[in-house]
Amino acid sequence: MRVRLEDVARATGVSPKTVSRVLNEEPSVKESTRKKVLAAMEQMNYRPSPAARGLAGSRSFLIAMLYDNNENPASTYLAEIQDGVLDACDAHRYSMMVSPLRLRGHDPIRRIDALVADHHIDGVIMTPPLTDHAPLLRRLQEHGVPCASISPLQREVAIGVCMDEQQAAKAVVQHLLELGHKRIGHILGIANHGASRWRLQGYKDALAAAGLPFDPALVVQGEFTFGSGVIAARGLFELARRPTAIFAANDDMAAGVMWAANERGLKVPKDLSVCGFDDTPLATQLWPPLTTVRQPSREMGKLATLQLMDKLRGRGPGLLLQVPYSLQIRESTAKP
Amino acid sequence: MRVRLEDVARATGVSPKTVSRVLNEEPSVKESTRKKVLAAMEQMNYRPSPAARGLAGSRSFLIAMLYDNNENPASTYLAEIQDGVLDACDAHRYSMMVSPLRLRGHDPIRRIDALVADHHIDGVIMTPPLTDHAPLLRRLQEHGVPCASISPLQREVAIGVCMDEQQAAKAVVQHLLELGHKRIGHILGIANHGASRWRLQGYKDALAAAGLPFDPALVVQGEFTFGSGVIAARGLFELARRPTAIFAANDDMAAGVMWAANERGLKVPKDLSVCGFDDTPLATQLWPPLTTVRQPSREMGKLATLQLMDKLRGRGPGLLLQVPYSLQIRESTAKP
DNA sequence: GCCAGAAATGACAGCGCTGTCAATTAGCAT
DNA sequence: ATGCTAATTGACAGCGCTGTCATTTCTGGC
Repeated sequence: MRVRLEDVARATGVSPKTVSRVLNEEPSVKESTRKKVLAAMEQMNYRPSPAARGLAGSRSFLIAMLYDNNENPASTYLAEIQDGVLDACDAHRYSMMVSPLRLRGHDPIRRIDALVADHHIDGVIMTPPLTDHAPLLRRLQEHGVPCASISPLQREVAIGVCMDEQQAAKAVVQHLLELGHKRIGHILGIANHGASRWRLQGYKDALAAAGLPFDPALVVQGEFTFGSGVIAARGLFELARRPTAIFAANDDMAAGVMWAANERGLKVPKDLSVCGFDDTPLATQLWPPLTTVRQPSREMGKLATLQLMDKLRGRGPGLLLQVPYSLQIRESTAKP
Repeated sequence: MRVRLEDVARATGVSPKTVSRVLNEEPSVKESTRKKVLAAMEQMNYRPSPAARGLAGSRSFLIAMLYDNNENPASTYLAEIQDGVLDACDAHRYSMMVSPLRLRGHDPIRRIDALVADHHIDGVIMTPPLTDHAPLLRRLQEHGVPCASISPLQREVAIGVCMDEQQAAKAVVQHLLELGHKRIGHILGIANHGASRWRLQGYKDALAAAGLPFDPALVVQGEFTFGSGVIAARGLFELARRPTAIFAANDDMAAGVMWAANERGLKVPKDLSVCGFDDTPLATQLWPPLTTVRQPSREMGKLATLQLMDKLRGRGPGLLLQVPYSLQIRESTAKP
């Protein structure tokens, strides 16, 4: 009933092992036999059994997508990444497992061990902050499991995909400066995330380039959530000299800023300009629509996965690609 | 290096087959041996190989989560469901594959066939509108793959989880009526979704209960997206006798209504009351916060999966559970 | 105390592939 | 042609488990 590798072999007149070689794209197969075998596979609609391949061989054709369940409230971001990863998996007949980790509380290392021991995963895709969790990376390396990262902090060693967030953040703030703002607040993301650092640095860069002093009072801690944006904004509103514009390190917090502005009776953008980062769907759903930086999450998930697969299939070392950003200027920013 | 079933057998002094029986919770094992074996498994940290189990046996311990990629813009909803499904999988040592289908365009049946043929999936979890796609359901049945549904239209045959959406919708509209609204608009969801029907019916029920006539002009088509909510709301605003309240069939569209209200200079809730359905994170991030119906998506994903697993493990027939709704009254609704 | 039948256990093959290593064939210089 | 290395192919075992069916060990009833 099921077409097996052996059936293809018989139909082609070669040994099962040769069919296996074709299936695995091994080099030492004569071009003519390869063609014959591929044709037979196609014609017989042969589909290799992942279970058998996993059991017999060293590869499982399975990758895992890892993310941190505690620190990732922006579910739309993850969902888009996941879509991109699935796209890439489809293209190369890999399967994907989803594995939420909890850096705090549960032991992520045990999860990894289980994933490797049980499923023999071939590789992993990670999102921040896992991308920079040293014990995790070390363990993956010990297991010999290659991984691709999305927006990793360490750009020298990782493969995957990133964006020049610092430059992008600088561009956003420059946009505010060009509008004439002099006092610009910034809401930080979670401390150990690369995104927080780069976006802060871009903010500083823009001020420096404009010859404006950096005022620590204008920079408050957030944690990438809507709620933290609300709280941070309230803090900024209490300042003696209230900022005329706020650059939040992501859209969720920017939404929080706008909410807090409403709460206080401030009009955006008349009384306050707001910008965010990521261009999540939320950005265009807010009133007024949010000026932000577009980050092509889905594409990034796909590209990172493709790099991982290049490596898994021995097609190259795997690179850290850089995707371009684009500034989305909308109605939440205006002259002070 | 790897602890195998055989190792556990040797350590316990029984045959591998008996260990296998314990592993699979088969009935005919003496209690004393079961205990011994379980203790050895625990002590040796034995982890069965899914690949070997899948290859040798008829079960794969894999379930697939199916959703429609075209018609599901509310990614937070899916993400929450997915989290719940993963929770349940964890609890019973199942693995989950994610498989986006495209009802329109790509052929979903081929996807299912591939999933069954390649991975021998034991069961599937589906979200609307897949839950009511007849060809898909038929094919799954032909393959003998049990499935659990989240909010299926056909409540008689399905297993999984649902909510009394009609009653919930009625409650929302009654809330508006109690505030004193007489002209209440409704924005429909995608036509063939159960959610659209039930929510419309609840709307009608509430009007009827209050002795108000049903005015078709106040009901406009939407498609569950933010954008469709904006367009639908613009249409309602053009009416000669503009409604004083709008009940949108989900939060995304309700957000669209509020956006359109802003666009037109209408104040919510002073000039217009708005309510939605689902209580997505968006609901509390809008200004003013949205009155809506809380749907416990994550819990629903988990419960549906648990029902599926009961069936897979022969623990019962699998039920269609009903979860309670709860009305979330916030600031987007007020007296007209 | 013996036997039928049920309960519990075991022996063994084989799921569908790939790793290892041996065997064959092709390619090339002599 | 001949011998040699390199390219290509094949034989065979076995990955870690479960299905089938045979076997052993308990039961209780007489």
